[in-house]
Amino acid sequence: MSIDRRMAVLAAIVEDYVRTSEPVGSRSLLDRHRLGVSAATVRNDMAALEDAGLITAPHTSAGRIPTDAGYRTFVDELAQLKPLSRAERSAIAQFLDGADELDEVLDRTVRLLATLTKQVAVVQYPSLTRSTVRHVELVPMSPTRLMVVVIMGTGRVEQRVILTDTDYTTPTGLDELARSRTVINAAALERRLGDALTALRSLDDDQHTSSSLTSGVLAALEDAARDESETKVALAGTANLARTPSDFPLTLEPVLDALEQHVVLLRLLGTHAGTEEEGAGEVAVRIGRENPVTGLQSTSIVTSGYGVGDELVGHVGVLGPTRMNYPAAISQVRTVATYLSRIMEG
Amino acid sequence: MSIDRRMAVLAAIVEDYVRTSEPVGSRSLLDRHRLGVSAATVRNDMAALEDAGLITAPHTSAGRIPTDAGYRTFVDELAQLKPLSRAERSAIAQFLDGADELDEVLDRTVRLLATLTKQVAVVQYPSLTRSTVRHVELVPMSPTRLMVVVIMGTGRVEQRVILTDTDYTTPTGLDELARSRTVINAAALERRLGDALTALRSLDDDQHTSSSLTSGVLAALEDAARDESETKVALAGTANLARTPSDFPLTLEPVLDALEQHVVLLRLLGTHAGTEEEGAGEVAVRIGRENPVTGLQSTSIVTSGYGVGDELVGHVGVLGPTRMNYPAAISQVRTVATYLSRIMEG
DNA sequence: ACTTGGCACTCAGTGAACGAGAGTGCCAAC
DNA sequence: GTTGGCACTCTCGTTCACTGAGTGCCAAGT
Repeated sequence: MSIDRRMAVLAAIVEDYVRTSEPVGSRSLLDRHRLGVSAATVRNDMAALEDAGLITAPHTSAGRIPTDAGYRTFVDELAQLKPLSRAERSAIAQFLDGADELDEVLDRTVRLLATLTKQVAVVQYPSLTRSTVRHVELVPMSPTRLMVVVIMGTGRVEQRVILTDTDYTTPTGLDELARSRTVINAAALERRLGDALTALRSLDDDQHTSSSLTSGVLAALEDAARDESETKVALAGTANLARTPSDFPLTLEPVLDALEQHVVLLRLLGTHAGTEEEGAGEVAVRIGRENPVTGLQSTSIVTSGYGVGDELVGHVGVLGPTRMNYPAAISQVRTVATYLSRIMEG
Repeated sequence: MSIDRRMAVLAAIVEDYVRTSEPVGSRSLLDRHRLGVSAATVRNDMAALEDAGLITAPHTSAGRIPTDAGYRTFVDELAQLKPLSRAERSAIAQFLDGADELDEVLDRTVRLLATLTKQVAVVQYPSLTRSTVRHVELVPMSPTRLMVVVIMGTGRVEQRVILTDTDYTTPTGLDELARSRTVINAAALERRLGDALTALRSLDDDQHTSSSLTSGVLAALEDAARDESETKVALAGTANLARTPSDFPLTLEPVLDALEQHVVLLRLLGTHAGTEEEGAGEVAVRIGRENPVTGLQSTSIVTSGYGVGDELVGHVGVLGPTRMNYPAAISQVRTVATYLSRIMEG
């Protein structure tokens, strides 16, 4: 009983099941894959695979379907990802070019990834702490409220409203505002948000430069940085969930629910940070119950980081049923992440 | 055959069907509503209602369900909307207070409305052209790219990137930028975006003040104003769609699709602008096929405008199956719209 | 020591037959 | 205009038998 063939059988089962979404039996498997052995042999292998916990039978007399562990070993050891066709690559490049607005870039990215994979696509907005501050602007909204607008190097714009004692809408107030603006910008400009924060803190400690304003702005920026975990995400392709062959539409509600909880999504995208593979363009796959989020335990997530230079600033990924075309999804996510990184450089 | 009773029968059918989502027959109707007549009489009335096209029978021997037209006359003439309980009102107020960020206000609004109605809730970001410009900021992103940031009175922030010949990252460039900023702000400040645009145009025509910069900024703002039709929307409660009693989950895909096409959503929210009822806090209801969007023809939409003072700046609404609790939805949408308007004032 | 053909067995899915129940339409009487 | 009654029509759920795909295992073959 060669172990190679047993793995070949597993691979065949996964592929067939992904394509047909129906349990695959020994005979129908032989129809498609020339394994050079008889059905009985395949049955023996299947029994072994089942003992190993890699496949399972929905009921006595149906075919087998892969378990989460089965998909896992398929992804880790068997899948050979076919690179995208030249046509696909150029389509990606063409589609993502011609957008210079950050919002538009990310919007196009998710839409593209969603249609490419026919799954739900998610992209995380570039992290604040790791990108540089380009400009800080202070705008009085009302006598008591002041809006702090931070513009980051990645093009991301973040705003916070703070309450003030002073009325900055008056001429003298505007003057003071202008002074503070220069001081603050001098301290923060071209630094990473994290570094800018420490600079501002020392500024605020200093008697000369401190004011209710600097501490307010500092608080606003700290708040923005702390909300890292709540960074925005862009999302597309939810309709693809409903199209899946009436497979698990019963459990569709919790999935939609999770997709709306952006915090949850971010945890999904980000969690693999910290595990072994990470950084440049490595793709992480989380399958079924490996997934920490309840309600998404019959879905898989394929993610990759993207970033400028060697700095990781965010993640992209797709989410779909565990019965997913992993080789294709992995290639597609990786490629899109690469292009996204490239665009963020420009 | 009193026409009042016929209408009472219609109302009873609508109410029962909304509650049970099952066709309602003459007998089971009598169980719940004391109409003081016999089943046979009700049957006669039903036959008349069916002739009038207000109800229909799914098949020969099932009860009746309302048609779109049936819901319409129910909403227009029969429904008496029960005002919200004091508890509900105070819950709304409490939930919406404590958010000063525009994003957060709208986010809370949709979430609230979604849980309240158990439907999908949508809110349109406040219109640009109708609100006032609070500040225009110019930030160089790279030697050739300049970001124009517009901050509106409603707290909305809009950004556009423009390409420039001049390199504004140099000291002299920054100087020139500062000058232009003052000029532009002087022209635009505290005006409606529409008015600000005309002011800027005349500025750009004038030889003295014109520059490649002003025309670039002008173009960016015009672009922002033109994209009015593409204004952002906030969305919540999609999971509620999947929870509906396995009624039309077959057609769920096009609905999810439409929800992702924000342009489509805006058309839905906005279209009733222009019809008779409009303005202040009037609620519009669009039922089933009255709906212009294909794919949403078995859903109903309940919308209301909201605004500051007597200015209408956006719409808010819910979307759900035609079998919807209209009286409740209408009250809830109206109330939320009112509170939203109030908050935008502050 | 594997592999293979054969055989008995299991079980989901399908379709026919059938009764029950809900509901309708119509009619004659009130 | 209302009502009770009655015949009729469907859908739905159940039962039953049958088919077909698939399995497990064993004894024979290489």
